[in-house]
Amino acid sequence: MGIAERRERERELQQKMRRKQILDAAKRLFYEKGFSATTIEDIAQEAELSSAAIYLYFKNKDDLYASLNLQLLEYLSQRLDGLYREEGLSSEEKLETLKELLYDVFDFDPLILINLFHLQASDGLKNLSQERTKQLNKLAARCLRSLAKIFEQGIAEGRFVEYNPIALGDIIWIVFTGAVLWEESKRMMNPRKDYLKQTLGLAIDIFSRGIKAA
Amino acid sequence: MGIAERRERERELQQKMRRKQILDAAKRLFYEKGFSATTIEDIAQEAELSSAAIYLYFKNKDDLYASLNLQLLEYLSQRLDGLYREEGLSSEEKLETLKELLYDVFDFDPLILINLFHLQASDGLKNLSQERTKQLNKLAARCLRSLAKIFEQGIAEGRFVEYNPIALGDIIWIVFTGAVLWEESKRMMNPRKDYLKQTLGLAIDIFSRGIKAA
Amino acid sequence: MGIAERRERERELQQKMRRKQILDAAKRLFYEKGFSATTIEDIAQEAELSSAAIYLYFKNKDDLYASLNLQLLEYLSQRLDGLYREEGLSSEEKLETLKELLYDVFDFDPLILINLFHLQASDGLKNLSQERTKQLNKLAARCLRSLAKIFEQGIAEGRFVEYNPIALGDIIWIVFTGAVLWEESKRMMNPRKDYLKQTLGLAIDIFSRGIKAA
Amino acid sequence: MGIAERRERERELQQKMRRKQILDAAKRLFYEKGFSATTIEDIAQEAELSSAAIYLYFKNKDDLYASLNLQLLEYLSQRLDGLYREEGLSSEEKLETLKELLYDVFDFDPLILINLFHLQASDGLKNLSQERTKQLNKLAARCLRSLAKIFEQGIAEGRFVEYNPIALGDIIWIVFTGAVLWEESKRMMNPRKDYLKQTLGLAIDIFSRGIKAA
DNA sequence: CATGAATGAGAGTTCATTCAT
DNA sequence: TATGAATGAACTCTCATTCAT
Repeated sequence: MGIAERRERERELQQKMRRKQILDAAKRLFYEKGFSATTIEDIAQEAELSSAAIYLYFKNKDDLYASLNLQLLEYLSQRLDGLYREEGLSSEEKLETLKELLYDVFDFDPLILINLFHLQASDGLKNLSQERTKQLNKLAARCLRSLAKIFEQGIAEGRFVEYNPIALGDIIWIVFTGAVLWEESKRMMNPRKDYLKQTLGLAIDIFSRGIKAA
Repeated sequence: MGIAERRERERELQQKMRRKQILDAAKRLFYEKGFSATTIEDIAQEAELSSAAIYLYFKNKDDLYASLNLQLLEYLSQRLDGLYREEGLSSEEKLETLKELLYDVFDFDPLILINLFHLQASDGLKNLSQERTKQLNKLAARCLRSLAKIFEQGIAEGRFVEYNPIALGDIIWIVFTGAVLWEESKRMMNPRKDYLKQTLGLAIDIFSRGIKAA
Repeated sequence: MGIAERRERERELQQKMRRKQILDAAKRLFYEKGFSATTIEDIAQEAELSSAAIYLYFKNKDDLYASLNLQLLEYLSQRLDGLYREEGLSSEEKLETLKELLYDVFDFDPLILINLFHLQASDGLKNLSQERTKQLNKLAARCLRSLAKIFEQGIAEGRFVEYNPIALGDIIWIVFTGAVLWEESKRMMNPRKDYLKQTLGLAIDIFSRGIKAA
Repeated sequence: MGIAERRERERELQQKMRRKQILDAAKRLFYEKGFSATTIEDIAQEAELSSAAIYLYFKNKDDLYASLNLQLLEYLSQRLDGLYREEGLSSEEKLETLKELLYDVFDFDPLILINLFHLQASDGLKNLSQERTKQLNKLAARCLRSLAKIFEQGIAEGRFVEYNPIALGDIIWIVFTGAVLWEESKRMMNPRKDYLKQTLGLAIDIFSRGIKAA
C-alpha cells in the first residue's frame, strides 16, 4: 500500500509538472504571437510533446488559455486580500503599498498578466465555456472587492474623500489594466525600456492625491 | 457632360454607401463575435452582399478591420486637437471638457471604439500590415501629443503640478482605454446599465484634483 | 446608303483593331506569366479595356487563347505550303530554305509561337472546345503535310534516303518545337543571348546530312 | 529495443508507401487533366485520403508536382551518366544504345516523363519555388552534361564531325522532349498505337548518320 | 501515458463570367 | 459598344481535435 501510495503521489507530481510545462510554453507563445495565431502544434513543440498529448491535460485550447489566467488571478487575489487585511498599515500606506504590489504582480509574471488582460479585453471571453467564465469572474470580483474594502477603510477613517469605494476600486483596476496594456502595446512597436513601473507609480500617486481628504 | 458628371457623382456616392454598409456590418460583428471569429462570409451576409463583393471594397479582412479603426481614430484625433487649440478655455476647463469629449467620442460610436481598443490590446496589431500599423500609430501618437500639450499649457500656467506632460497624457489615455474595456467587459457578463460615463467622469475628476497645483 | 456602308466598314475596321489590341495584350501576358496565371482582368488592363469588354470579342478565355494560336499556325501553314510549291528549288535547297523559314516564323512572332507550342505541350488543349481543337489540328496537319511533301519530292528525285516522308516531316516538327521550347526554357533561367537560330540551324544541317542519299 | 526498431522501420515503410500512393495518384491525374485542372481534392480522392492528409506528405501542390519530376530526372540522369562512363562501347555504339535508353526511360514511366516535359514547356516553372527550380535545373544540367561528354568522346576518337558537343547534347535533348510531347499530343487527339519508339529511333538514326565523320 | 496519422470543417481569397445600365 | 458591379463556384491550405496503437 505504501508503494501504491508513493506511486500515486509520484504520478500526480509528474502530472503537475507536465501541466506546468505546457502552461509555460503556452504562456510564452500566446504572449509572442497572440492567442489565435498560436496553434496547439506550436505549444506542443515548445513543450516537447505531441499535440495529442496536450489534450490529455487540457480539455481544449480555450481551457488551456483560461487555466493560464486563473493561476495569476488567484495569486493577485490573495495578495490584494492580504493587503486589505494587513493590520499595521494606515489606508494611505496601503495605497502606497498597492503601487508596489501591483508592480510586483506584474513582475512576477508579466507574460501571464498581459495574457489575462488580453483575455479580458478581447475575443477570448466570448468563446470560453460558461464554467470557466464563472471562475474567472469570481476571482476578478474578489480582487475588486479587496480593493474596494481598502477604500472603504480610508473613507471610514476620514482620510479619503467620500467617493463610492466600489467605483474607486474599479478605477484602480482600470488604471492597472490600462497601463499594462498600453505600455505593452508601446513595447510592441518599439521594444525599449520598460516604463510600466514609472507610469503606474505616477498614476497611482496622482490618484492618491486626488482622493485624499482635505 | 452634365450627365457624365452626374453619373460619376452618383457612382461615387453609391460606392461610399456600399463601403459604409460593409463597415457597419463588420463593426457590429467584430464587436459581437470578435475579429477572428467573424468570417468574411458573415460580414457579407450582414451587408447583403456576396463575400466576393467585399473584396471589391477592401483588400482583405485586415484591411477592413483597420479601416474601421482609422475612421474613429481620425475623429478622436481631430477632437483632441481642437480642444488643445481652443482659446477661450483655461487648462482646468479643458480638462473638464475632456471628460465630455471622451464620453462623446465613445457615444458617437461605442462599437468601433471598443474594436479600436481591442485592436490595441490584442492579437490584432501583430497580424496587420506594416503600412496599416504605421497609419494607426501615427494617429494614436497625434492624439497623445494633443493630450500632452494640454497639460503642458496647464503646467506653464502654474495650474498643474509639474509632472511630465507626456506621462500625464499617457495616463489619460490609459484611463480612457482601461475604462472603456473594463465597462465593456462588465457589460459582457451582465448587460445592465452603462456606467462608463460615471466611471470615466469620476476617474478624471480625481485625476484633476490629483494634479492641481496647491 | 453610302454612308451606311462607310459606317459599316468603319465599324468592322474598329472591331478588327480591338481584337488585335486584345490579342496583342494577351500574347504578351500569356508569354510572360503563362496561361493560367494570366487573368482576364490582366489582359483587359493591358488592352485598356474593361474585362467585360473582352467577352464582346471572344467567347471566353480559351477561345481567346486559341485565336491567338490559329493566327500563327495559319501563317506557318501558308509559308510551308509556299515552300513546298516553290518550283525553282531542288529538294536540298528547299531544306536549306526551311531553316531560314522556320527561324523567320519564329522571328515574326516568338511570343505567339511559344504560346502555340505551350498549347500543344500542356494543359491547354484539354480544356479547349471541340471546334477549336479541330481547327488547330487541321492547320497543324496541313503544316505537316507540306513538310512531308517536300521530303517526298526529295526521295522521288533520289536525293534523300527512302525514309517514310511523313515520319521525316514529324521529325522536323519535333525538332522545331523542341528547339523553341528548350531555348525558351533556357532563356527563362538565364535571359542571355538567343541561341535558337544556331541550334535550329545546326539541328537541321545534321538532319540534312543524315537523310542525304549516298 | 528490437520492438521499437521494428516499429520505426514499419512506420517509415508505411510513410514511403503513402507518399508513393499519393505520387501515383497525382501522376495519373496531372497526366489526364493537366496540372492546374487537377485539384488537391482530386488527388486525395484518388489516393483514398483526405485532402488535408496530402499536406502531411507534401508542403503544397507545387512541391508535390516537383517531387514527381525530380524522381524521374534523377533516374534519367543516372542512366545517362552510366552510359557515358560505359567502358566497353564505342561512341557509335553508345549512340545506338542511347536510342534504347531513352525509350526505356519513357517506357519506365511515360506519364511522369510527359509531366516532366510539360513542366519544362509550360507555366509550371514560373510558379515553382526557387529551390525546386534549382534542383530541377541541376539535374537537367547533369543530364545534358552526360550527353555532351558522349559526343566529346566520339569527336576525340575522330568518329564524329567536330560540332560543338554541348550543342549536340542539346539537340538530342530537343529531339527527345520534342518527340515525347509530339507523340503524346498526337495520342491525345487520336489514342491509337504508340509511335514514339519508331519516331525517336528514326530521328536518332538520322542524327547519327548526320554527325558521322566521313 | 504518449503519439503519429488522419480528418472534417471551414477560412480567406481568386477569377471567369454575367448583367443592368 | 462598353463598363462597373456583382457573384458563384472553386481552390488551396490550416487547424483543432480524435483515435488506433
